[in-house]
This record gives sequence, structure tokens and C-alpha cells, in this order.
Amino acid sequence: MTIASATPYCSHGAHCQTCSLSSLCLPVSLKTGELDHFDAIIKRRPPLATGDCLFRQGDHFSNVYAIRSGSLKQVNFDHAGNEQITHFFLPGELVGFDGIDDGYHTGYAHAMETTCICEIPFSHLETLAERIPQLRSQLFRSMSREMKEDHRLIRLLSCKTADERIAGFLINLAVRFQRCGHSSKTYRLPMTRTDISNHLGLALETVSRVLKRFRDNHLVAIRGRDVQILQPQLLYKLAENGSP
Amino acid sequence: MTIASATPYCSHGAHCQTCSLSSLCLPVSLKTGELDHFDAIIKRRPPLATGDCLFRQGDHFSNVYAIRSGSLKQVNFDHAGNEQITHFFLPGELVGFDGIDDGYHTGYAHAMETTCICEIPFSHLETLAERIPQLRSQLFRSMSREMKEDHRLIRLLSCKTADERIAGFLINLAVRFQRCGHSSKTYRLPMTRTDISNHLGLALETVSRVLKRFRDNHLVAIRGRDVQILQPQLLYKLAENGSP
DNA sequence: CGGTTTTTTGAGTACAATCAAGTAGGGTGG
DNA sequence: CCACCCTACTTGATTGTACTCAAAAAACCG
Repeated sequence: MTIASATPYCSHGAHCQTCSLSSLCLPVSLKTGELDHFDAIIKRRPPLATGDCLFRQGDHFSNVYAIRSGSLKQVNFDHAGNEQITHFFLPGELVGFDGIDDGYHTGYAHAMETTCICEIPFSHLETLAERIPQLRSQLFRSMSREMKEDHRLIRLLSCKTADERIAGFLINLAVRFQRCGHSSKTYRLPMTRTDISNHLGLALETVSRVLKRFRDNHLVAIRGRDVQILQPQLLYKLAENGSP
Repeated sequence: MTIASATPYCSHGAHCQTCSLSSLCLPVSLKTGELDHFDAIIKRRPPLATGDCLFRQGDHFSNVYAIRSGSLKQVNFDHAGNEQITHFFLPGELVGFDGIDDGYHTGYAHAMETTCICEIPFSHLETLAERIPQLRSQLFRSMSREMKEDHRLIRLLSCKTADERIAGFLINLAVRFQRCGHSSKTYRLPMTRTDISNHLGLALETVSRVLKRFRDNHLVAIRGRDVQILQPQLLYKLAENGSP
């Protein structure tokens, strides 16, 4: 059986008990009986098509979502209408925690490709977490992990050079793709160059040029959206440091 | 009685029941009896002096902390040793959630001035949260709020111009100072220009120059660390948009 | 295949970094 | 209390990176 993320279309009737991503997801430390309870509160939605919205800015917060396959981008608007892509979400990742605070979602979540989602009603999740300490801990851990991920991005964005930002971005995607069952070296970008440039605070043309430079220096092989990391350790060094 | 944040030195024997910041903090929605239980698990530590460490990178995570007065900066190091200030924390804010995930702190927290802290043992907090639904909800909300705050910073850092970043930074501080009982227009920066430049991914000199430009344009009055926002709506527009 | 979107590449420019002094402010000790 | 030091901050001149404008090439889609 192939991993879920390799098959963009996945069964509507999937269950946590058989999901290959459960080790990344909330049920990670649940015992069989508990897992059945958890699985029972999940709603599997029909797959989202490219461009579809999972939730919109201002929508009432009532669920968090786990990605079973595909990918999402989360877009926030400021009052002047400028949009900013704050997150890309990959299979096994959880979406929507930032809505808990005041009860509505602060941005849009768009599917970047055909994407299958597990919908987890937050009120049920909270009730279940009250009874199952492992689930509660995992919930805190998941939120904490998203915070740490955000801090990583904050560090990345305060890097001065475009090269550092893009190297960091490519490395980070590699790590996350590997975590959900891909090769650590080869993946396909789900987002456009425009999305990348917006996310990293760079001009579209700069992204294109930096990628070309990386290609010319044989750090990565990039054709369109297909990425192959040729020299991970050099790319990593570049992301952290600055020197080639 | 003056607000806690206006008196840098505060009593060691403070209690949630009388704390002026409790409306910002975890006990916000607790009833009297519950508040007593909550107050009982808090440890009040002797004040930190300027430069003191609340926790260090790699320290075992066992507490979250609430700031009663003063301020902290959180500094993260990458593997190359570059440091990055990911957060400044003000009175009424909670510190340390990012340590939950894998059980240790990912950065240093330094006091930027004399700072009083409430130490909240996380295991006790979790146990208490199991019994008190309001506390549990508030805990989730607090974490969610920190996420949202991080997303705001991410948006700020992906702004292209130095003016936008610094305008956004000044506005954000004004909002947070106001929340903890200060004027919305006037405050004193607890951090150095170097700290600001590091946090915003700019050069120290750029921070100085932009502040001078804001002063020349009568957007703000700045003398040393004392800030007075003269034209909040213009500054806000600048932060969101770009135009003067 | 034509039309649209996405990506690449080029030329010129602007903004912020760097290098380099110089000034103010805060603390210590004589 | 003043001289001193050290750090924090300001200001100036120059350089370089990344942005903008512009247009061509490639990929995508019906």
C-alpha cells in the first residue's frame, strides 16, 4: 500500500486505525479503544479541488483540520487588503489552531492541489481530551510544535539575504516532506513562485533568479516545480550562515 | 493603587486575587474558589535583574511564566551561532509555551530590566485544567493568541521596507502597553536599538535613521527610549500600506 | 491550437547594508 | 562632583543586493 500523500485522491472512508499518517497526527499515543473514540468524532470531507477554500477569514471557528493528502496555503489579509501567506500545510499537519483565541479564523485556507482533509470538531476534541490524558498532551504538543515552526519562520524572515531565505525554505520543505513519507531529497513544490515570493517577503523575480543561481552552482536540480536537493549540507550551511 | 507595570519592583507575596493583570492572564475566567486553587500552584520568584536569565536554551521545560512587571526578550540561536530575538514579552504576557512540544526550551529568555515573574508549573497546570474547564479553555486561548501574535510578526517581517516594519513594531508595542494599563500613546522602549534591529531583521543604523525620519515627519516624538506616538492613524497606515 | 498563466531573463534604480566617525548617556571611581 | 570609560545611539559616505519595469520563453489548459 502506498502512502497517502503519494495518492492525491484518497478514500472518503479512511480511518485513523489504518492511516499511515497517524504517527504525525493527534492520535499518535492513543491505545486501540481510545483510537476508536477519536476516530468516531472525525468527519471525512469530500476532497477539495485546487483553489477551494477550507475556511475563510472571519468564519466561525469550530474545527481543526488534519491534512491527509495534498496541501494548503493559509493567507492573511491586513486592513489595507495586502495578502500574506503565513503557512503552507503538508500531509500530517494540523490546521486552524489560531482560530481558538477569539473564535473565528483570521485568514483563508486554500487548497493548492486536490486535497483530502479530516475535520475534527474542536468541542468534541476538548471533551475527549478531558478524558484521555495522552490526547490532551498531544494537543498541547501539536500547538507547541506549530509555535516552534512559526519561530523558525520568524528567524528565516529576519535573515537578510534572499539566498538564506530560499535555502531555508527548501530545506524546511524537504524535512517536512520526509516526515510524511517522501524522499528527503526529491519533492514537488505545490506552490507557485509567486506564492513563495509572497511567503518569504521577496520579489517573484528574485525567487526565480536565486533558484537559477542554486541550480548553476549544483546545489539543487530544479525543473519547474520539481526539486532535487543535490548538496543538502551546503544548502543547510547557506541557510544558517550565508557563505556558499 | 498604581498598576503593577508602573512599579518595577513588586511584592514577592503578590496573589492572583489582587493582581491587576489577572484579566490578561490565565485566571481570567475563574471563579473565586477556582482562583484560590490556581493561585496555590503559582511560585513567585525574586525579581530578575537586567540581563538575568529566566531559562536557557536546552533547559528542561517544566514551567510557563507570567510577567507581573518588567519585560523579557526571547533569543534563539541557530546552529551557526547567529542569535535572533523572536519575542519581546511585556506584563500580563505568558512565556514558555514553545517548550511543551519536546520538553525543553528552544531559546534563552533574558530580563531587559528588573522583572517580576510568576512561575506556573506546567504539570500542575495541566492537572488543574483537567478539573476546571474554564482554565483549560483559557490555556488553549492563550496559546492560540501567541500563535496569532506570531503570525502578525511573520506578516510584519515579510514587509519589504524598513519604514513599514518599524511602524508596525511601534504600533504593536503601543497596543500591548495599553493592554497592560499604560497610555496608548506614550511608552518607554525596554529594549536597545540593537535589539530592535535584530528582531526586525534590519541594520542598527537603519533603525536609527527611520526613527529620525518618523521624528522629522512628526509621526512620533522619540527621545532616547521614550516614545510618544503623535499621529497613530498615519503610523498605522504606514505599517499596513507603505505610503506616508 | 490559441489563449492564459507561470516562469525566466535583462537593464536600470532605489533602498538598506556596510564601513567609518563622532556624539550622547549612564555608571564607576577618584 | 567631575573626569573617565564604556556602551548606546546618531550621522555621513559608499557599496551592493534586491526591487521595479519590461519583455520573452515556457508550461498549462480547455
